Amino acid sequence: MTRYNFKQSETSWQATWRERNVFGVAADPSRPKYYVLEMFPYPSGRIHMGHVRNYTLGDVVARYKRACGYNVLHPMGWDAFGLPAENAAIERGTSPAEWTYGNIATMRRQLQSMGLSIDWAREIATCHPGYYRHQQAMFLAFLRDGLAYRRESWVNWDPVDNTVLANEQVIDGRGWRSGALIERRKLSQWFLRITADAQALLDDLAILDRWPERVRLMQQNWIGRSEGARIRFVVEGQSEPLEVFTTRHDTLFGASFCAISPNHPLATALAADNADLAAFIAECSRLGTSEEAIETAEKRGFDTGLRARHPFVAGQSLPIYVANFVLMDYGTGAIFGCPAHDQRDLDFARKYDLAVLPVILPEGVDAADFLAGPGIGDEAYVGNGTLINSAFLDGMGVDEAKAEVARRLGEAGLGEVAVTYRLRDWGISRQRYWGCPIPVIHCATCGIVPVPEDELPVVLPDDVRFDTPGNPLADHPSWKHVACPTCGGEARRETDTMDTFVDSSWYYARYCSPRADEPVDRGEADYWLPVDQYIGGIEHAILHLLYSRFFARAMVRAGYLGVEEPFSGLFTQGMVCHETYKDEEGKWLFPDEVARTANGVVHARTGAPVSVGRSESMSKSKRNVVDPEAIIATYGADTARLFMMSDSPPERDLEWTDAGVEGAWRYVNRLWRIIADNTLPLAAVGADAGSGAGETGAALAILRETHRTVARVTDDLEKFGFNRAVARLRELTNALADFDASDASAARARRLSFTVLVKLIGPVMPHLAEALWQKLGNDGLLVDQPWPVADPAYLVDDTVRLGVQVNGKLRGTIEIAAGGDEETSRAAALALPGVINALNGRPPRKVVVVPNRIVNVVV
RNA sequence: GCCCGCUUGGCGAAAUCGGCAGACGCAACGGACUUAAAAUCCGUAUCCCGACACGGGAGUGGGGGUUCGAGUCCCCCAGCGGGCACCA
Repeated sequence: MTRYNFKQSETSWQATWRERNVFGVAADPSRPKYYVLEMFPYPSGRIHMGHVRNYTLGDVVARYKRACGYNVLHPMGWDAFGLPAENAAIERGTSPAEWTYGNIATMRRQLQSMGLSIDWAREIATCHPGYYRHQQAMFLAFLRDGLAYRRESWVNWDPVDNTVLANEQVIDGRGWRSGALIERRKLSQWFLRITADAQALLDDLAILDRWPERVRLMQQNWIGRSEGARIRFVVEGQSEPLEVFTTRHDTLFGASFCAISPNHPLATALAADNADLAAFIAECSRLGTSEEAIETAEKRGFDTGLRARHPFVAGQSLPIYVANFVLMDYGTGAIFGCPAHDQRDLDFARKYDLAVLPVILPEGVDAADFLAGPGIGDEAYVGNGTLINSAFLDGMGVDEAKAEVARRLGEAGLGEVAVTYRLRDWGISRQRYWGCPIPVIHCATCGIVPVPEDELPVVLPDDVRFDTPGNPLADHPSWKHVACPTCGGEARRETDTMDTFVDSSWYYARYCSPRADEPVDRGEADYWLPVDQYIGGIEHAILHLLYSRFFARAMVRAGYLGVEEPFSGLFTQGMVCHETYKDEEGKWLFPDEVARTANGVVHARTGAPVSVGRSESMSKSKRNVVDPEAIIATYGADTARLFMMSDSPPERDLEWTDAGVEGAWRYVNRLWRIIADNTLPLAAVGADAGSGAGETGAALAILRETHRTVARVTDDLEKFGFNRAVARLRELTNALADFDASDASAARARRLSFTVLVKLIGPVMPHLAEALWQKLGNDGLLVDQPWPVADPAYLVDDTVRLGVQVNGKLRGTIEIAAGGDEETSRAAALALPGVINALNGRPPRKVVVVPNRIVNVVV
């Protein structure tokens, strides 16, 4: 008995694939293409189990499609810009570039040890000038097209670290690192006009039929189209009208107040000489912005004393409040409130004692009863109905009333129908060093001047310091000083760099022609794009995927690409989880610090008791991590890959267990023993060709099992049912282990079944498959073999076994000839002892016979 | 609070179109092999009643419904997980 030497095997097959450049691909219009892409990793240091799962999934798809005859593009690269590199520089004094490229080298080696079918010649790193120079060129194209622009916007400013913070870096109003109170500050920033494509991005979700429904829904909600009306209220004593957006203009006669955002220009203006209002606004800006916090938070307002004239009721005016629940970024930053028909408005009205006038009569309620009743209590009526208390709208339905209001507002020049989106323009400015420099120059006389194309890339300087707070680029002594390309005068480079989501918004296109002198080679991109199967985590459901969809559109406009939807298929995988452990002091423990003994779970070294927590997504902070490199060193890549594909459906979370890995390891060795150590008769290579026919008994049974397995595994792989496919493979393996017939037809059947099984495991366990392919005496590489095809002749059985029910309850089974008539089934079913027993002398009222499925006797 | 998802043996799960619930694996138990252990192989395994066998009953989070037949479809409820934008 020989033991499978995975170390030697995996190293040598990887070397063979590399030497023969098996996975190097080129565009070939004569062949169908298939582009498999997993979300590229951030080079954080070492790969984690989430990567192993993600890249195994993609590799199985890539290898399977390759075997099916597709010209498969399967590239890899690095999302290499970002804050962690700067944090490492601050904490350890290493330069971001050094740290990043070091991490890339480690992670590339680790990924290569997994045996992935990647064309490494196409590797890219977004921090390389060869990549970001093209990003700069595209930025300039977008600037010309009016898609990139500059405006002021509010940011969280940390006055100690001298830097802008993300929302998640602001904890209880203080900076995460400095602990300083955060200020809201207005900064001039660069934006990409994604809102121009809001409708297209929404509409085209419909054609992404190979995306998870859930992701499409999330994007739809994020874009958030709402149809309504803009209404301009005349403000008494002011020249400027107050413009309001509403979706319920039908309830205009029920309006009892207007409210504006604390950030509304009118609020800012009024606060200038109203200290109380200024204090209220300051308080609002300290309030959390999460929906959950707000929902439970008290609705508060500040009466400005200003009054807005009702557009249709002469002499009536509405108080204008500054309110903590009105957002500046949505609509016009101002609303009118109709308390009877909006819960939030009702809460507000009750608090400030404002009128609550119902203007919608609920469906099916008598008008007289309703008006005589208690009116609106603590619950607003938000449903459909008939307009009341609304002058010329009375008697109309909601939609009709909306149309009428819009028409009359239009006539009076006080408003019109409007559509707004929740989606906001994409702010790409970052006051950071380790990112793609924005290629513009600020000149006192010429304004914003693009860096001339022939001067690209604007390269990041190497000699920056991280020992002082603030943006190292802005603090660099010489980098930003430059002559204006237009007038030659003294000018200053833009020191903002781009959001790293920009880097990842077009990398899929760059892979098509990774060394081209332009961002993308159109010929290559037109052949390879779109990505046929994109695979990654659900955490990127909105931002990354939406930005990429927008970016592709922008690139199409600028002539770089021909496809607007970059990913025709998307799969979102679940997380890798592990139990959590804590010692007696409540400190997290690594799994390998924990031992299971007769006394329960204890600390491996000290023997002290350990409390076991629930399984959670692997994270460094909770220490419930298992290092892929250690697993691959102990069990090999094929075992790790098999475990990733077994048991759990890929879209669900996967529970990492040592026992599960051991199980996968046992299967790898069992396969090796059954095939490589086989001593039973085995026909010569090639002797299994052609449809045999005439087999009987065990040989026929095993051939049927084999062909059925081919059909089912193929179907499972097409549908991402990898756990099912693995179960099918194990079933065939079990059948082959029991198959001990030794005549000539058994020898042929064995040859065919072994060959097929080895081909079927290829995508999941590529090294073992190559080793077994060779062991079976075949020439060439398994990776070059076509995917097996099931012979339909073996997929049909002579007989079928039917369940027989009495009143829906199983009482026995019958075996009848396939395609037999109903009468035979009925007679056989009624003759079953179990059925006779259950009938207990009663005559059957009805017998339902579903051919090849079931017989149900009804009494 | 709103939106989305999930809930099947001790555990991960399968059941693809409404048709024999629990395939496949993990853990467990019994046996073979071994001086012994590991590895391997064979077997048992949803629960309850039944000494065994034969058999019977219950069973897919809970309650109701549609159907000859429901894990699957419909309604209500509960629990768990995730997301969140005060969206006018």
